[in-house]
Amino acid sequence: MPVAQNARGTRDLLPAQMHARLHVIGLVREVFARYGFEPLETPAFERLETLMGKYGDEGEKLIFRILERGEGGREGKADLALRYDLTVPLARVIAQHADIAMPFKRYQVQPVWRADRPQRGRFREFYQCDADIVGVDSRVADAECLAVASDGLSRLGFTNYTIKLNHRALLRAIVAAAGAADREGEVLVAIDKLDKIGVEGVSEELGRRGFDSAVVARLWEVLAAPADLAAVAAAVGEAAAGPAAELREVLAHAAALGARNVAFDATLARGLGYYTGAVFEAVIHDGGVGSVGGGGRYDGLVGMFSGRQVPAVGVSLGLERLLVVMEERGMLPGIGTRTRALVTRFGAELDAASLGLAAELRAAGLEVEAWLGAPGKLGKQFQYADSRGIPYAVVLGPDELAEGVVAVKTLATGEQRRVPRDQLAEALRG
RNA sequence: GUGGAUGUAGCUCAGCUGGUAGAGUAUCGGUUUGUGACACCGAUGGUCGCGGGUUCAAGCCCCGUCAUCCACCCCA
Repeated sequence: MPVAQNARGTRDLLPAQMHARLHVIGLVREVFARYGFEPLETPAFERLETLMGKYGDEGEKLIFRILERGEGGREGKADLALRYDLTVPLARVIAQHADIAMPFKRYQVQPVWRADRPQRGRFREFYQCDADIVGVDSRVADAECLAVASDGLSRLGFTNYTIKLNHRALLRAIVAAAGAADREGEVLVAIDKLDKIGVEGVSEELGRRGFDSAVVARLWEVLAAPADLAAVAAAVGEAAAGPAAELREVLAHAAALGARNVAFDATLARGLGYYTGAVFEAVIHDGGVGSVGGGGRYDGLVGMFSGRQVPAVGVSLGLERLLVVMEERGMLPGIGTRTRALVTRFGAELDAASLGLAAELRAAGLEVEAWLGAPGKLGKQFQYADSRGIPYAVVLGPDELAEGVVAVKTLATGEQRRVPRDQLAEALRG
């Protein structure tokens, strides 16, 4: 017999979790829709070549590949892969459907797969909630992404979060000013850890990687005040003027749009992969799950598929990490069931009446359940309803039937009253 | 991909220096037939993650493997 165990890094989402998830997804969708983002879904898997060469070496290693069917598969050849994020599939869609009107704003809430080693808030299958604006190279679009992310986090009940903002061109200028333009990636990976391991730690790591101490010293001169855009821009010099001006404009628009907790951070890297302009990253303070969202401008990605340069910017919220923190902090509503009432069955001879009552309530739009065990034994039926978290139980016995009423019992308090049948649906709706 | 810790009923855990498994809880049934949350009785449920090895004997020791968690790496 096979072992009944789910695959590594995956989870079964039981009803109690699903109710909480659907609630959260509903809130996020609502926020996205308020900005005019339209829904989109794409297939779980893509052609392998669609995903290759988009995420950088580290990312590419984590792509789940799908073996070819038939002979090629037996030799280990892959031609398809599970999607790694929602951005590259979007770029593919834009390149493929030339008739999509610009600007195109879409949101997408779907799972992605990464062959990572699982940890707290880190899974191999997880949902991302993306909102992207394609077809306009505007600082307002960048700012809208920050605003929608901020609105989303606020809507879920978070207040202690920060959305860090930086610019890839500014990062490049910073590294160049330090005299390490030829090893940009390594420097970025190191300074990205600044808030975690401090100046000492980053200096040590750069030293270990063989960087000259003069380079490290110049880097700290430029990053003396990493949260101060003006100071960093001034220290870098002329090369920082363009991206710094862009960031100032993004910050101004974001503030006007009501985005909260947006802060410039010169050490935010995210420089690897397809980003070309502004980059963002959202973190919950003391959440213990790393970043809960990220994004940025990727003006070259669509062009990789069609040759047609199409500017784009987007942001992604990580549903699983948000849920981990929300669960821990009691921010999720405890929805055990959506069922409003259990229709009890008094006895076999009254089944037609009871089942008919259930049908009547369902037709009225109520979520009701009929008792599926043996009829009779009302106590058992009440206990079942209460343990399921169903708020009401309705009883249709000979007396009620004769009088044209239904007994409605509130399980939590035990109180019971008789309600005329034509008022029952309204009474249960409460 | 690297290193570390853990793995006993659905859940939370006990199990002495190795002697062929237990509690609480949950589930189901009962305590006689129009009313539950308490109490009492009973039942289901484990090849001790899985596979090898050592031993007369392994849940306890050894190896491998899978999974979970932690630190890296990276990221949502």
